[in-house]
Amino acid sequence: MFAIAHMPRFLLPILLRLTHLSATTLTRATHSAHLMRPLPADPFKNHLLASLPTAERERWLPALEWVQMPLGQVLYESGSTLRHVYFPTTAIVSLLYVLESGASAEIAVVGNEGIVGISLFMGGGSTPSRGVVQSAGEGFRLSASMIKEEFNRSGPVMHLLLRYTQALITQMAQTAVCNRHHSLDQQLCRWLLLSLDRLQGTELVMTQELIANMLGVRREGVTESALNLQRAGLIRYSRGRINVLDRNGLEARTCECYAVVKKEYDRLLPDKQAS
Amino acid sequence: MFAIAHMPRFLLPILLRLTHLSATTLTRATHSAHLMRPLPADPFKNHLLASLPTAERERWLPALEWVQMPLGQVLYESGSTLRHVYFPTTAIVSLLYVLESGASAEIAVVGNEGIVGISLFMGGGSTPSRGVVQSAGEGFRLSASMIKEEFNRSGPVMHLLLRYTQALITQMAQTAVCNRHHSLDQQLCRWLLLSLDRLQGTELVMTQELIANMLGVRREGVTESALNLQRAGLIRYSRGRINVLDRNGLEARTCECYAVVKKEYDRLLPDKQAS
DNA sequence: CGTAATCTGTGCGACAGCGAACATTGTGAA
DNA sequence: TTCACAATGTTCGCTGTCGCACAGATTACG
Repeated sequence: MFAIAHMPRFLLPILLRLTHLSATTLTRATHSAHLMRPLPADPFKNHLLASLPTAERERWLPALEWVQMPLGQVLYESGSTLRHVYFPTTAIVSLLYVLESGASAEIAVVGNEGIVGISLFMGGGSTPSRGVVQSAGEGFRLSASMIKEEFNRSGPVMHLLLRYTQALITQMAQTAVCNRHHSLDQQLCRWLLLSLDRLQGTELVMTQELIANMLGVRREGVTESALNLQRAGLIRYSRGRINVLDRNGLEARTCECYAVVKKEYDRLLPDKQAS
Repeated sequence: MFAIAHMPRFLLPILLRLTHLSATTLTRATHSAHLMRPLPADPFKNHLLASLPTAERERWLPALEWVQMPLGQVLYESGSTLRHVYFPTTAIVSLLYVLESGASAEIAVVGNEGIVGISLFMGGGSTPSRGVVQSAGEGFRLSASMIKEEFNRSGPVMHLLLRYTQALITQMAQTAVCNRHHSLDQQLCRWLLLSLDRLQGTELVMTQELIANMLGVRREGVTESALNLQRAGLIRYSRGRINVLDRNGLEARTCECYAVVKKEYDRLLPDKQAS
């Protein structure tokens, strides 16, 4: 195994792509990539699936395929045609843009509130971005043909997916502004909060190196900011495990971007939508 | 009139909002804000309108309202409910995010290739962004109720609009990454090229101050970068008029972001779509 | 035609984040 | 138990952008 830690920083994202995070700590959590079984988990932990009207529920359930989503798994590659859409239940997926130089930046994050692969029903079939599992977990997937078919019924499913897409757009736009104007400290808080919202519990399994890749900054910068947060008593971490001790503190320290995005999600995708 | 030039920078966007750019040079081009007449211009200069199948064309033409779009006009405000969608023909519209601090950043630009107000058919009816006319010109607008109705026919119009939205998403995402990783010089090139693509001719009417607001940087920074470009013989400018002398030179100097976005627009919205 | 305002250029000091090199500390696997 | 390596901590010089102050240059308008 080569020494990832000592490679020039710009090469790392390429590595991640080729090896699908084959570093030892990652494969540990991985074993077989897509282990499929008939619904051993609850699809309704995904908010979109939970919001489906009864009729679509009946139709969808047999078609939904349960999948494990190990850390580092690439759900789709820049420019590639998608074969499925994914509904995470316990996993979190990052939508990453990777530049020619190898530098990258996260443009949005999708968890149990959403769906990965909107380009399938939006029409393109692909995007210049990459979808990577940022936090291991589970989810369900649906074939490309079926999601298109369901979308084109032009019923409640379509409007639900469009509202979700609108919320995703907000997140992307806010990320753009945040990248421009806010400090790394603030952005780290925002990122932690976004992740926290999509998880159960208060522990994130995530090294600073990976966070740096998501945010598109140096690992050392994340170390610095994380130290600040730890000194302030907001988080505690060690070797890839981050415990959030004071969520309110994080919210106080982050920029407005977090609240704006959250509010927009709540507005567009109210909790009690299911019949 | 107060001295805009000497106000703290962060106040400027607020000013722009309140006064709709009432500075003297702007009102010059303005007179009555929406001067409407029955189609004195060609709606098919807008690519989306030009792509409409014959049937929708017939339905839409009587409903399309010709409007002048003066520099600085605010088409929609953050959070406000839209009453129309706009199809620019010769105008260019910036989608801006404005932060609480007053700082702002452009997240996308819409010209004769697109439509302003996607949240109307996407479902929200509003977004946290603001739509401002960045380059004066003309366009057409359609009432909120009509665009929703047409969208909900679930025919070619819907798919056209969705593909456009997908392209817009790409632009926003690329902007986010560009904000993170590329130099102001490169971003200025990108911005000039994006504007150029949406105009006829090679002259932009745009002060460095306004460009700075769009890019979310200091005016002095734009001065510096513009000087570089001028010294390199790529542009020539004076007092709000920028002449592009060497378009290829700009393309050589900009980051990949421009090409990625353009390619995606071409892919999703091919020129010859109309029947 | 002269004056006021706009637009552009320039020169500071300050600072956040970068790139690189290296030290330190846990931790899993042999 | 040991040891290799992953994860984190620390330093240093560098660059790009910021914030501010102010000086020309050019144009609009009375």
